[in-house]
Amino acid sequence: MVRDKDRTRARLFEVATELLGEQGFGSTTVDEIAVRAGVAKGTVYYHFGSKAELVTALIAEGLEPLAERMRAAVDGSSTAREALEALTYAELAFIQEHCAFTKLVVTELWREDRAWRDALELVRERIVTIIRQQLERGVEGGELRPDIDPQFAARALFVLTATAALDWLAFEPGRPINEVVGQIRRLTAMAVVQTV
Amino acid sequence: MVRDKDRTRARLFEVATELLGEQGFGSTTVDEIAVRAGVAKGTVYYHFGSKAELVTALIAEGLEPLAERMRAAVDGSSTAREALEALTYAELAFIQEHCAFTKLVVTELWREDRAWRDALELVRERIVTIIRQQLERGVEGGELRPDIDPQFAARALFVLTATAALDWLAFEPGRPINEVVGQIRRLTAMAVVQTV
Amino acid sequence: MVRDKDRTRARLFEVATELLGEQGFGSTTVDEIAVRAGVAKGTVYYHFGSKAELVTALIAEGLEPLAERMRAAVDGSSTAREALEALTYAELAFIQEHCAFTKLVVTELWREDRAWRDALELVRERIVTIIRQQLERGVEGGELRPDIDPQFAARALFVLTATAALDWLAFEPGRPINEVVGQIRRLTAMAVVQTV
Amino acid sequence: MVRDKDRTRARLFEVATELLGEQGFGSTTVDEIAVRAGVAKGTVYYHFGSKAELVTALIAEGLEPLAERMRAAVDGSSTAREALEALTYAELAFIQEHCAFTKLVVTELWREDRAWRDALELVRERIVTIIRQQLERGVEGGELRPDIDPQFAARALFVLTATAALDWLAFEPGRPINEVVGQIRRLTAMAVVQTV
DNA sequence: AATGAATGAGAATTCATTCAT
DNA sequence: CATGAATGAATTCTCATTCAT
Repeated sequence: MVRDKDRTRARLFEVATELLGEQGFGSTTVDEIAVRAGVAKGTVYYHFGSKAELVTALIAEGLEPLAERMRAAVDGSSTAREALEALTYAELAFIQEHCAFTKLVVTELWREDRAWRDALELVRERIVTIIRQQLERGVEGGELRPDIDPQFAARALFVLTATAALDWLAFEPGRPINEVVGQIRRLTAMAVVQTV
Repeated sequence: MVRDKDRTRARLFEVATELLGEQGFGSTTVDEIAVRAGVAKGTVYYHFGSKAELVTALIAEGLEPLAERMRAAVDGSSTAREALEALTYAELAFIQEHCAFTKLVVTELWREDRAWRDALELVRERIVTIIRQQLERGVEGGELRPDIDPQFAARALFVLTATAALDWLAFEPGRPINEVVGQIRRLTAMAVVQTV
Repeated sequence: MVRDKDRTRARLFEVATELLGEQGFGSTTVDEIAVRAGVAKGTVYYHFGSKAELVTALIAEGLEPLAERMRAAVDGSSTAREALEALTYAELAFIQEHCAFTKLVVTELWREDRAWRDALELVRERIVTIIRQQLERGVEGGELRPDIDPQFAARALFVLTATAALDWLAFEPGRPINEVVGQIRRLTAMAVVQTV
Repeated sequence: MVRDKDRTRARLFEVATELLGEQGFGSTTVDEIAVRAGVAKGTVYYHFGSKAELVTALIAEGLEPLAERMRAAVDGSSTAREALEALTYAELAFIQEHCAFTKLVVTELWREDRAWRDALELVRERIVTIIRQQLERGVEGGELRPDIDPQFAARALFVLTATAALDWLAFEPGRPINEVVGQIRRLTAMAVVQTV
């Protein structure tokens, strides 16, 4: 039945995300994925064609939920600054829940030869656009200084948050998420004091 | 001659950095490194013992120059904010010159299962400390707001700059370095306008 | 309906002949056959039981029409030499229409380790017998020199014609069939000139 | 040492020819080849890169000795007809000694998609040229009838002899080679009687 | 009568590493 | 110092076949 097929695929996704996130692409074998998913090795190939395609699908589909959360975060905010803080929160929360997956993504983000480079770039741009729109809104509304480059800043904020989140989870996993959000807010407004 | 040995070693370093940065650890073969360096495969083993040791040495020795430059940047600055800007500049300049190497480092930064984990962590902390000291100085001297966490911010600034640099080199390599420094300064002082 | 079943079977035959002829047994997958025939893979097994049985059936049934045409060619001829020429024509015409199938057959003709070995040998002998009978008639009637070995010559003529046909279709497909028949006739009478 | 490498390569060639000839491409594993050659599987890849390349090399280099023998046969003959008979003899003798190899070649001769198709076509044309030149000499010298197409006839003679040889070795291996040469000569002069 | 998801044994291929020279 | 032929364990990938629907 179609439902069975979908379920198997979903299970493989779940398991592959775990393993690839923990160990990276090179150290994870298709065998491991199959065993942990409780299916035969051939089944992985039946569903994804190759290990590389599995990862491509993983990245493309695994990042989509983050994009959705971020869209939702924007919808629930009135000002640009509020939206940006909500975006930071959404990203941090997502990464907290999918830490291993994020490691995988960050690890592959600047790779040049991978087949899944393009898939990643695509979703990434979708997410960066969401951030950029808020930055533009903030600049237009006078909430943010006009001399920032929204595209550059959006990319930087996205990765800043992601990598800060990874450091957070690696070094101080006990720290409450809101404190981290606060730190990032302050970091991006670091010079406030001296401008008063 | 000793010189020959050193030269071979240096050549292997150079080539390995390129390849590992472009393709990652798992996708780069010792064969490739040897071929591109113009030596026999055995020579790689003669010099480094194993692929993992090669990478370990690479990271440890390759990151040290960055630490040195950053120390120099601090020495040449009077205020903390000047020092932080000089540090950003130093990091960007280094990455511009060693783009592939940076990709390798960023890629390995959150991987726990690697032989060179400790070596990487060591140099990283050395560099982060340099940044943190300036942040602390800034806070103490009233140049920076007191509610930032210097350790967290130092780590975040280091990686923010690194990843922003990679995006810069990937998407807008023609952009002058000073503009990028400026963008990062503004990004970390984004809220200035509304505080006036 | 029976008609449906037959039609599916016939379609599988057609498609399998094409693919097996082009790529050989080892390089043709049951998947490919099913896809090109527009049926599910299970259907191939429903109809033929296994890949090997499919090929066995293919060879046995696919070669039978050639045997029939050759019998008909003999029936329409008065002299042995006329019959031999008609046989050549019949074989060439058949191959022209079933080029891929012929490649498959020729390819398997000297392989000993195949499941369909016997089936192939059987039809082959049937065809060779038809040719041999005409050679014997020719020898007995004084039309042909008495020192040829009819069995050897019959086998050789059969394969000679088949392989010449494949070369013809591969290198000079535009050449009219009658010219090829003529060339083969002359080839098997090459010494004529000097005996005059 | 280079000699060692060459020896290993030669041994692999020998063994691969045997196995591929007996079992065909699809049924012969690289493992088998390695085991029978007494080397590790990796060694096969070290020398040939892939199974397909091994076969390509095999065909290209394995057929060369036949070409050489045929050139020698021509050199030792005065008339065209004598040369043609010597060529038949040379081909038969070669095949008798390399029966399995010939099966491999014939089996692959009309395959379309193989990488080694070209390699085979190349050597084949070299051999066919040797035959064609004698046919042309025979036609020009009036030894042979002028209305044969030398290229067509050369190709046909080459394959006729090869396939006749395979039938000979399969069905009547005890028959002396000279008798087979005679049969082929008579087959290609079959019409002699009636022209008298 | 047909389907197609799942299987798993088997093959091809890769590559870090060794070692004799 | 350097080499590069050889290794073989580990991995990816293939595909004929099965079976529940």
